[in-house]
Amino acid sequence: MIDKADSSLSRMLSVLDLFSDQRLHWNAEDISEQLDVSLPTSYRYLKTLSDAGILQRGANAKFTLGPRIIVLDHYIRQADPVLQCGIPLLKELVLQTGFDCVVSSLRGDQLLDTYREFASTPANLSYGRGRPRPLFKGGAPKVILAGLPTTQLHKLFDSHQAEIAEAGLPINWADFRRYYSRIRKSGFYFSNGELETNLAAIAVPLHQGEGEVIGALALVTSVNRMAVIDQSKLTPLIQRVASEISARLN
Amino acid sequence: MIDKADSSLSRMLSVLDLFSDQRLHWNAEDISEQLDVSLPTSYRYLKTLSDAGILQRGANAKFTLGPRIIVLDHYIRQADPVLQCGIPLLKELVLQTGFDCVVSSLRGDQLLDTYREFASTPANLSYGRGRPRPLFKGGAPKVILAGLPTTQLHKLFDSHQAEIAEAGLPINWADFRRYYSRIRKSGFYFSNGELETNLAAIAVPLHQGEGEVIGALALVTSVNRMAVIDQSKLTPLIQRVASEISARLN
DNA sequence: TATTAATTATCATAATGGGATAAACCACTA
DNA sequence: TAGTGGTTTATCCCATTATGATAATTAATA
Repeated sequence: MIDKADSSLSRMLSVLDLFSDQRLHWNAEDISEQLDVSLPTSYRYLKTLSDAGILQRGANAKFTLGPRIIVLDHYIRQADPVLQCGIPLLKELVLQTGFDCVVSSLRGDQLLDTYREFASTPANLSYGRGRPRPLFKGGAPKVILAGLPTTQLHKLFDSHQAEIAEAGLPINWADFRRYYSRIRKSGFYFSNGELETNLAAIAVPLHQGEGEVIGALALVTSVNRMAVIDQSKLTPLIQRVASEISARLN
Repeated sequence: MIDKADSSLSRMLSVLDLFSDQRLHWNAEDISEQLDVSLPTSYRYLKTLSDAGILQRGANAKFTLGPRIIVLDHYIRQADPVLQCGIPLLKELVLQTGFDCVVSSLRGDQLLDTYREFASTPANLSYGRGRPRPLFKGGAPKVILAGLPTTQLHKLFDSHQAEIAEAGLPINWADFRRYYSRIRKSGFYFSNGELETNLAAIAVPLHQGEGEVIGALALVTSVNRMAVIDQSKLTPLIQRVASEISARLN
């Protein structure tokens, strides 16, 4: 049961919490149980959300995520400066390297991939845009956090103690900060089996002009294929693309 | 000003109506004006929506669409059977023809593109997944509507009189129905400058197995390039892909 | 057409969302 | 470090309305 709702408004929105890649179809009765509201209220929520296009009625009295989601994501993509100007560069990079190229960014305190250029047609769609990521594991989050203003990094540090410990990162602020400071200075992060045991990646930050970090670019491949790569040759390739994208962001 | 809100819940959701590809950044004050609510209420809405990840705080006290949108869209994509099994076939079709290939589907009464395989790197991102489409113009909507059960088609007919007239379609039910019936029988629809004056497309329906229509597949190119194409050769190509996808949906 | 399930309407009441005001916060700057 | 502007949240009471129980309606199916 979900009960972090402190108001009608957030309670209605918590309907969305039920939907996941595990389960995309819910009926009114299940929702009323999960949210601990009456059946009419459950229907009211579903109607309101469906009218807004956030949900949609499906077959067998089930409700599922609605078209509004898709349209809104389209807006976000259209407005994303990195996607606007970076995709051709990423395609080129993929051709050069044969590795997948992933764009990630920190939105709120959610880190997720916003684009993936596949080297070959993927077997499934679990990767790609919209895939959520842990904040403290893997190349992309590390170079992104490394580029944050100290204030913001400190906030994340305070609010994610458990995850930080679990990721094996320093649990005192000074060391934690130093850890990321080192990454920032080196300008890239090489991750080997950190997020998934058989995947390796090299990640670099994406800057807005000369300023703040707005995301990360990563080349991803298997640990095995990465093992035979001369990283001193690979790193400049991706760094050049990153700085080229930054330049195009005017 | 927007005022179709009949409850707190829908009023809060109507905040989303403000966001479009034209404008993705709103501050609390503008929203309070647009929705005709007090400033604290505006902040309440924004806080609730932001906590749910549907919105996110941005720079300069602006709010924008949040990461939750992207993640939810990811769920939808992952669960979409056409995308699951169809993408390799679409890539192949694009290689064969040199035309863009577009997947569209009807969700609720919103028709939109859910995937586009580009023949070449596009100049902008206005096309592609999430692009909304008129219901009565262009190839994709026509083959989709043509495949709907009569009941559903009648509902659309009743609720979209104005659009139907504006699109130049029959405004009486019998003729309207006959119009789509003819399209269904022919199995494809050729659109020439119907949606955009310089674009032509050939669209075929996508069926769930042998049953209901779940979307459309279209090959899109310029009117000029289409003019020199032998349609009797092109049509079987896309039809074969459509039926192959249907077959894979078991 | 009959039967069941799904969805909406009704209505009284408790709950809470709303506005006005004040307080707190935050990022800058001097 | 303190001050200043704008931004955001608390507080409060009142009016609005969201809610649950029940009934009525609609849709789906046989």
